[in-house]
Amino acid sequence: MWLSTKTRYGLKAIYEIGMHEKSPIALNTIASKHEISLSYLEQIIALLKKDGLIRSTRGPHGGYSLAKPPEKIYVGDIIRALEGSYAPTECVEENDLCNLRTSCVTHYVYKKINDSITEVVDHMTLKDLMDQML
Amino acid sequence: MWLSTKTRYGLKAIYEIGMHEKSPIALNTIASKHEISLSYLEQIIALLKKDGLIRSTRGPHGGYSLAKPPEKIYVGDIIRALEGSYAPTECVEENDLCNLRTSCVTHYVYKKINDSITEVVDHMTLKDLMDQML
DNA sequence: ATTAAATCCGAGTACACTACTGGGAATTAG
DNA sequence: CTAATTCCCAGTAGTGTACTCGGATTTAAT
Repeated sequence: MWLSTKTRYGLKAIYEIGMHEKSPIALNTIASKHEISLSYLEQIIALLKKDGLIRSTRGPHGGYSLAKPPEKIYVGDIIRALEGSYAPTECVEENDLCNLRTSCVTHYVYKKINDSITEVVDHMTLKDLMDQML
Repeated sequence: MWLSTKTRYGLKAIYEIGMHEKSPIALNTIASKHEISLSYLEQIIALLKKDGLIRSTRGPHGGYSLAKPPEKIYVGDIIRALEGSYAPTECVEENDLCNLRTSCVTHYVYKKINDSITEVVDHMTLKDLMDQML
């Protein structure tokens, strides 16, 4: 289990925000629905806001809403905002020097894994999740 | 970076074992080549042995060799032996109850990720790594 | 203006897990 | 017998995750 609660809670949260289309949704609602502490959820949601995926309205009847249409929000962006990176090893991290070297056999494995994850998450949007039948 | 040193060192180690085809290779050799402590490497290698990927010869001139031909050793088996599991979340772990439910939207994401990793690692053998040109 | 609902912000903390170190026993080739 | 090697078990420092807590700021409604 290498995805943290940040990502797991955060993904559920942005999904809820997307589904609550008409008006901003308060964190309280999401927190109690998913039994997450409000304080913790605040910290998580801040990561999504920092990366420009959601925007906030303060004061009563405030809350959060999507910053762009759900078909333009990629699951990859969400995970990167929340988790930071999903690279299996440091050596396939974006700005790692090892990327330039081909001398390491195992690097090949990690790169393939990383690429396949990227393929999945960068071709899946929040809208895809919202459109899913349950 | 969600693959532990166990997996990273262990993968390098089994690669070395594979490349040293003629006779068993001593851990000492691998440990000093890759600057890993012998004690730690012993613990890692034990995981590979437990899962029947390598076998050992004790005493002088002893060491480790592959338990089967490298084209029958899948990278997936190696990683599972070392890491335990590469599932992004508990809910896509093999024996998790959530597998049966379809009620969770985010589950869909995790399953896709997990499947794509499986696709990569279960179609790559140790031989593929050994055959790679450097 | 006051109140209350909400976001925003920063500090602190318990626990689990990773990445080791160390000591010593068992096996076996020469 | 000796030395090289695997095997086995116990401990431990440090890191990171998953939170809790307290309070400041903004703003709609009365």
